[in-house]
This record gives sequence, structure tokens and C-alpha cells, in this order.
Amino acid sequence: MLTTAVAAAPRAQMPAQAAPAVPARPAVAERIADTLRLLQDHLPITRRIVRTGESVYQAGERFASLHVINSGFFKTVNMAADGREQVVGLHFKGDWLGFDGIAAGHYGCDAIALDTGEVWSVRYDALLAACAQHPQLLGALHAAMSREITRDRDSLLSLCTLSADARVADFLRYWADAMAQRGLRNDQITLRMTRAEIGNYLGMTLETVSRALSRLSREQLIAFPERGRRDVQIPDVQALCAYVQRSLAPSSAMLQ
Amino acid sequence: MLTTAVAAAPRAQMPAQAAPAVPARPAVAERIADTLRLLQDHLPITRRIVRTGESVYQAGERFASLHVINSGFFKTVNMAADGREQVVGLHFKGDWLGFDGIAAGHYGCDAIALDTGEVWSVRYDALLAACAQHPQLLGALHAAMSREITRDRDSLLSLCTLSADARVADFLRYWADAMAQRGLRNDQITLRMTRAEIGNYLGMTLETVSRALSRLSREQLIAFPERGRRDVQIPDVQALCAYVQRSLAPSSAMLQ
DNA sequence: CGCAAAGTTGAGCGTCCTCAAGCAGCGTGG
DNA sequence: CCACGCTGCTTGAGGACGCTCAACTTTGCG
Repeated sequence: MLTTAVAAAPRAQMPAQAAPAVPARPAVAERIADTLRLLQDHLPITRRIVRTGESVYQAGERFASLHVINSGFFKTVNMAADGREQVVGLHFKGDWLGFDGIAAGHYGCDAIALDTGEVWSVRYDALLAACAQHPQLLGALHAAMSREITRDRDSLLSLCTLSADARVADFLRYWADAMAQRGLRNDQITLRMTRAEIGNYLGMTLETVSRALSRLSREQLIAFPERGRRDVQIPDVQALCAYVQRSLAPSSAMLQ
Repeated sequence: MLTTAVAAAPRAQMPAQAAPAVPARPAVAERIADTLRLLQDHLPITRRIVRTGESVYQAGERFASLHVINSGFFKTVNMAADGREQVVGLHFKGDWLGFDGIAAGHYGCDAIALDTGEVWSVRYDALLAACAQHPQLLGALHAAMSREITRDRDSLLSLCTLSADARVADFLRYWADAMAQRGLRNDQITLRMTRAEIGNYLGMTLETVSRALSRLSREQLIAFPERGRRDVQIPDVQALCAYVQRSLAPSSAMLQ
């Protein structure tokens, strides 16, 4: 699907960006803890509980603060002037929210809680002042923005190159990876989004999401332990990755 | 197409993000000039001419510098470990390149010149040091990253909500807007990409791009003044926007 | 001139969307 | 307690948009 080779320039060596390093898991969790500690120690923070469906901020609101997720799951929804709504990001503990407001002076998305969570809000001007004193803080900020950009581009990549089924599989893999990186169990995840939300995020209809999940379940790549079908069991994340890869190379094995 | 309404929360007022402000055009050009001057005055800069097809950096290369486009047109190509290539961004004068390298320590994309251009490279560590002295520089850096994030999300939005024809129209509009913002003529643009590259960027095949351009031309929204069909004349950018909007509301006018 | 690369256009088909029906879970109220 | 309605989910049938494959034209270059 859409394997238009754009260029055939000689390729440099490249670290396998999706292949999970063997252990190294707690690295992300540690980084998150460090960042939260840095914020706590050097900045006035507004802690805020956000319940399911409530927003941290809304598109159009004046930008003054950035927000760091202390717990919970969030989505960002891009709002076009003409009413189109697009889920453009999923965010977990340690992720920052609100970067899109810096340049424009107002937020460009809604940030909405997918369950009850807590965000720490810091005034952007105060953050800049603190960064001047503590370079680590600036480093954390830039790294977070950089990761956000990388993540958005990876979304573009899956959206453009994967079939609907593979996109759903990749979505589950992404969620499971995010859990694992934070030291949480990733063999069973609770989708905190409706099929419609997932479909919107992945650029397909809710029916297609449902069918894809059914197919993945039929192929034993996932299972639904509960009646509710909101919980997804992933016996083998590697197998999910393999499924995505397989869907790229329909028949022939890649020579060379 | 894919108008799954995810939520129906009460909506706050929101500035029309796509509607071009009446004049205000030189604002962006001025901002770019300011940024270039800031860099020039406070940092050691490596100027570099990059010819068509050459890369500023490649995926996997060690990250040490950010790059600002002084002239020319560039694309960034996301390289997946499995060989998938995805054009994830187009970049013009004043845009920064390389943000995705900050967090990972190595670049995640190739940045490739679409024609001969000049980039200014600054070492990231030197940039940080200079930012400590000149807060404006830090402001420019953050604004550029913020805009990058916003832009990526807008790409996701068009990719997920627009038909192929509308996506091509929106692509032309985007390019024309980028030109206008920089004070260049936008009634005629020279596409510096092949149909295959455009298609890759927009998530469709080169044939579909070709057909979409033919249809737009048939509807008088664009014209091909040259034989080569690389130059596109856009008599009325507004009409292009209207075309995109029209494709969203297939039949009924939006009540209320 | 000849060849390769880029582009256009057509025919056929497959994936995914649309529309529709039915089921499951859940809170409400009689 | 169960009927009731609501929302979310699943599954099927049919159709459309865009992909695949193919032939041909145009452009550019040695």
C-alpha cells in the first residue's frame, strides 16, 4: 500500500528506531520522575484534578501555561475553523501539553482527559525564568517538544503507509509501549476511548476499527478478557509488530 | 468524509485559524529577518549551499546542530526501520530543521533540498549558551518548535478529513500561503517536487495527484502556464479554500 | 536521435466507507 | 423487578473512492 519510493539515495546506517532495546525500560520512567522533581523544586505549580471528559484547556483559549501530566490519560483534539475535529495525539504520564500555544499565543487544540487524572500547570514565563537558573529544566522542555514532533511524524507515517488493520495494530502497540516505558503492565490495556475516537485518531470509521479489532482477535493477536470489550489483552507485543511488518510486504520476502 | 463527531461539548470562541488576516503579510517576513539577524549577531554560524537532492542531514546521523533555511525549499523524509519513506514536512525560508534530533541524540529524518538553497547551521550547545544571554533568541527557538508542532497536526487533520482532490487543493493553498507570508508572489508557484513526492506527502499515489491536478485545472481553479506542468498558476487562492470547504459539505448547507 | 524519467489517462478491482439492523451494557423510572 | 431508552459495539450488504496495472505522451539530457 502506497509504497511509492520517493528517492533511492544511498542510505546511511540508522538505529532501528522501533525495535525496543532489551531492558532499558525504566529509563523513561526515571526521566519522568526527574522532570517532575525538577518542576516541583524550582517552580510554583498549580496541581489540578481533571475528570473524564473535562478539558485542561480548549482551542482558542489564551496561552499562558504549559501542563505536565502527573497521572491519567489525555487526548488532544485539533479544531478546524470549519468544525472538523481531529484527535491528533494521545498523552500519558510525563507528557507535556500546550506546546502549540507558544507561537500562536493561544492554544490550537483541546486537551481532554480520557479518565480522571492530574496535571501540573506551570506558567510559561515562570518556566523560562526557572530554565535560566536550571539548564536541566530547559533540556527537559526541549526534549519534550522534540519528542512531540517525532511522535507526530510517526503518526503521519503510519497514517500514510499502513492499512486500516495494521494501523489499529500499530495503535495498540504504541499504547502498550507507552505503558511499558512507564513501568506499567502492558499485556493488558484498557482503551479509554470509544471506537469512534480511535477511528478519528487513526483516520478511519468506527466500523472499520471494530472490524479490525475483531480480525486481530480472530488471529489471536489480541483478546477481550472482559465482556465490555474495552479491555484488550496483548499476549505478545512482538507478534503485533510482526503483523504490522507483514502487512507491508504482502508476498515476497525482502531480498537483500 | 470521515466526519465522525467525537464529542459535542460546548465550544468556546475560537479565532479562525485558516482565515488570512487582511494585510499583515510582512509580519512573517519580518519575524524571519529578525531571527536571521539574531543568529548572525550572536552565534558562530556555518553557512552552507545545498544543491537539489542533497541532504542537510540524514536520519541516524548524530545530532549536534540545528539548521535555519536562508533560501531554498526543503523536504523532510521520515525513514522507518523497515524501509518505508514518508515525506513529513515542507520547509521554506526561515524554517528551522532538525528539532527531532534534540531528544533522540540523532536525527530522525532526512532533510533534503528541493532546489539549490542555503542553510545556516548553528551548534545546539552554542545556541543554548547564546539563548541564556539573549532571551529573544530562546523565544524564536520555542516559537519555531511550536509552529512545527502545529503544522504537523494540521497535516494530520487534512490527511484524515479531506478527500484526495481536496488534499491536493489544500497542499497548493498551503504552498501559496507560505510564499505570500514571505512576501513572494503566490499567484504562480513552481512545484519543486515530482508527482510521486507530492503523493507520498499527501498519502496518495502519483496517479491520483495527477488526476486531481487535472480536475482542478478543468474547474479553472488552477492553470498550467508552461508546457512542463511544474508551474501552477493560482488565479484565486480564496477559490481554492472555498473548494476545500465545499468538499466537506457535500450537499446540505450547514444549518445554524 | 534515442533513451530514461516524469506525467497523463484509462480500465478494473479492492479496501474502506455508508447505511442499516441487531445486540449488549447501563442508568432511570414506573 | 423489568420495561425503557440511550449509548456503544458488532456485523452485513452495497457502493464509491482511490489503488494497481498498463499504455502512451511529453520532457529532458547525453
